[in-house]
Amino acid sequence: MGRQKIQIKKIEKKSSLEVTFSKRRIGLFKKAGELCILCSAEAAVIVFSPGRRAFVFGHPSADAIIDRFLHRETNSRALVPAGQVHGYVQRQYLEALGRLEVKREQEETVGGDGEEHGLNELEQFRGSLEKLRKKVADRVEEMTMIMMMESVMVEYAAPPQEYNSSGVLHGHDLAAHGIPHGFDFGFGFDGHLF
Amino acid sequence: MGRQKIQIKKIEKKSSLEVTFSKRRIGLFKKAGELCILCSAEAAVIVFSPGRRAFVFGHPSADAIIDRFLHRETNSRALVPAGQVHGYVQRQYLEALGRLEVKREQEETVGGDGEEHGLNELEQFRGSLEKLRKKVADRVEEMTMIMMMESVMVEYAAPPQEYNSSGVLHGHDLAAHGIPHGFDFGFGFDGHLF
DNA sequence: TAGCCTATCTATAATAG
DNA sequence: TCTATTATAGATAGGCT
Repeated sequence: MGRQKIQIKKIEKKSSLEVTFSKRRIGLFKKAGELCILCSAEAAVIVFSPGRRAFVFGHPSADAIIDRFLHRETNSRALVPAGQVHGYVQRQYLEALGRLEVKREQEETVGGDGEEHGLNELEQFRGSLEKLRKKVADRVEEMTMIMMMESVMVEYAAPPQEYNSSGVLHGHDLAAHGIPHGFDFGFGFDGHLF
Repeated sequence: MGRQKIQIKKIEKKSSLEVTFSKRRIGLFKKAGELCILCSAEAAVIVFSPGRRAFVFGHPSADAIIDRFLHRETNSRALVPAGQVHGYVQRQYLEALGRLEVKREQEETVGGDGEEHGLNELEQFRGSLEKLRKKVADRVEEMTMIMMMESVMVEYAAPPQEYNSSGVLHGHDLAAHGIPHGFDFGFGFDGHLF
């Protein structure tokens, strides 16, 4: 699947490792998204980069998936409360999203004709988005994560179970889940990112 | 990556959906495993089939990854539940992505040009971005949404923080969660995993 | 500065209908 | 299983902190 066949073992060359991580991470999330759409499945993917940054994909929200997983919730869907998103902002977002998709389509099919100025504007904006994203990423915890231990691939036989009928997910709390954890990381926004 | 090009939208034929789900789920786990090995990354993947079954991949253990992820949320002081907003927007994005695929397909078969329409859309898009950029001033959730517009990948933020100096992470036993499980090695890595 | 991530192009290995 | 389509290795460049 590339210029050359590779062995599945740790990439030693650092630069190659970083590039490969970035590309494969994108590929993995894309696959997860496609699986969700094609099969009406729900999935969450959490990846910690070698640089210790966290990347997450979830459909619907990673939180909903994880919560359901931890609760063995099988009979009800944990929907993301629409009220979580401010109405106006949401509307703006959806409108822009639609246009963004239209734009992407044009970029791919038309190419740069008499739209040079427009493309530049778009690129500039996308560049600023990337900066913002990096800003957020910068807040990722500094902890050093341990060695690769044992890989586990398990199919869980999900037993039917009741679930909070409100459909609203509460903040995740390890103690509440009864999950043992031997370390304390301290993830989270501090409320003053920007 | 198959005999026929397919559009990313829900598969209606039940039998096809099941086969596709099974194959793609395996493929997704395999990709996740390869990413971990190749890049010394750590990842967890949780998938709920349309039939409500849960499939999980984790390296090192899904539990370790999930713990890490959840802890971020537990300590979150964000004004808006970041994860849920991400999830919501992400879902919107995926749905839009699905529609886009359908649209592309339609345009390919019809062969319309829509150049005038395109320029108009571009202008609207730029206007929308301007509005959003102004609104983005100090709202974390807005930025999150805008960031999400750019990609399905979310990079979660977390402040630098100390953690247990033991530096040793113990794999969390699934049994400790009271989670029943059976092993599913739908694929392998030449006899030994890692 | 060094570290980490992303973008893009081409040839080709891997995959999915 | 077969093979057309897709994902990605490799190379290189660039960006931000």
